[in-house]
Amino acid sequence: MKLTETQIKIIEAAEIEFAEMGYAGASIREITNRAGVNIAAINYHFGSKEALFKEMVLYHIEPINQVRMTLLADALANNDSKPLPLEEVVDIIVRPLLAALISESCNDFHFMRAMGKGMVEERSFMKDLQQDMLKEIMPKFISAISNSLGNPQFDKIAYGIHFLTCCIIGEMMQHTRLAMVSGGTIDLNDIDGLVDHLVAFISAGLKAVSEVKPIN
Amino acid sequence: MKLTETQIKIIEAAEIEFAEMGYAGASIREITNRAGVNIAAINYHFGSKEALFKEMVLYHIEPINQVRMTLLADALANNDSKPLPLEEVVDIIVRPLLAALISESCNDFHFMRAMGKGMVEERSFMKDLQQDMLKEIMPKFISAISNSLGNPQFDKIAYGIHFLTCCIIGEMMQHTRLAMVSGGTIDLNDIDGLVDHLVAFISAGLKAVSEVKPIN
DNA sequence: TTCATTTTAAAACGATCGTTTTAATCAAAC
DNA sequence: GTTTGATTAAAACGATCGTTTTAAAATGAA
Repeated sequence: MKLTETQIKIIEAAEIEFAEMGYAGASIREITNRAGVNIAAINYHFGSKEALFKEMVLYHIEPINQVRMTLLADALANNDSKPLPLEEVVDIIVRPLLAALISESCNDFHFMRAMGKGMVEERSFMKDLQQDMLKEIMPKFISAISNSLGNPQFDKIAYGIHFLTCCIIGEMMQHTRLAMVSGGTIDLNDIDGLVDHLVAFISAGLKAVSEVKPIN
Repeated sequence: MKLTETQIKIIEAAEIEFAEMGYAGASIREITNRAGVNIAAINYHFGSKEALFKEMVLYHIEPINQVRMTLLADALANNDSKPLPLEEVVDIIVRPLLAALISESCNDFHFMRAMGKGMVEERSFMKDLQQDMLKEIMPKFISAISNSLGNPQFDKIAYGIHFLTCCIIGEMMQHTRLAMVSGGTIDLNDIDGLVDHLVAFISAGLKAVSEVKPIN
């Protein structure tokens, strides 16, 4: 979907409001006031609050997913389609996402928090949106991760993907906790530092999960 | 705070509503209808919606934190106060929480989801509540983890605690994803399986983070 | 029974919600 | 200049929100 200037202006205001209030708590009036447009503009330009949220997410995520897929395809091609080191796969999942989200809005990480919060509100349209976002890339990355881990039992992959998702969504929603728990030591805009540590955490976690002994 | 029968009845109804709608999205009328009490009962018995949420959280969390502190103190005492294996510390953080939350309400994990969702909504009273919950146990467990890791640089601890928290809150909010990503293979009520894998994931992640090379 | 207190009930409070309607304004094509 | 279509503006829609008020009912002590 091609967006007009007004639509982008509204989306940028919406990011702030959704980030701070969540989807349910966000106010159409607050968004339109911030964007400097009339209350009716959201319904005129998007159709509804739901549709606005959806467009906001896709506007950011689609280019990120394109980058992810290209990087994965290139990495596999350069490796004769053999399994990649796990860290490389996880890096391709994490880095384009956080790099885009942290760099493009320098302060407060609005879209990142907005999307994270929306995703966990469990509305039915959010589930559909999540499906839309992930259906293209999910199978490719699950397959790459499974190969990198030596194709363990599928429940190990399931646990791992679940925890990996918790980490990424949690980081997006609660990025600012880093400043709190570090007493201000960690720079919230240090993408490389964040990604390096997050990739290390997730990769080691995935390997450990794949090696947990079955109980029976 | 000692709770009356009516208050507990309201709390149990509130868990369902908060779990499904989040704090902002939850309706006082829906909660009181479900509890079979009058609309005014929440303000009469608790004072406000905020106070209800607070009591709901403390009602569940305080006993869990007591168990955690006892287990940690006992483990340290049995180990001559030497550093514990990391897995043991993480297990004490995770297992009492998930065991209590999954066992006591067999279906849909209402309180778990309610608290997880509330915690990420970033209202100011939520931050105060989080402080209340954690101020007693946080320093003890951070210290134990740091010792188990051989006291690395503090920013490694900060990254680790942040990711650990993302995993635990994420698991609480999004527990049902396990059923989805596993295609129904994983039993959502299998606490031991969940905790075993989550502890392995977090512990390995923490170790890996503590070993990430500084850039400079 | 009487009285004081606690708890419930019903109704209304003011505020805000997302959306729709109606009319005015603008832009470009003819 | 006129007309057509797209966009903006202002106002109102019905609904729901958390909370408060007022009064009735229940409870227990004297």
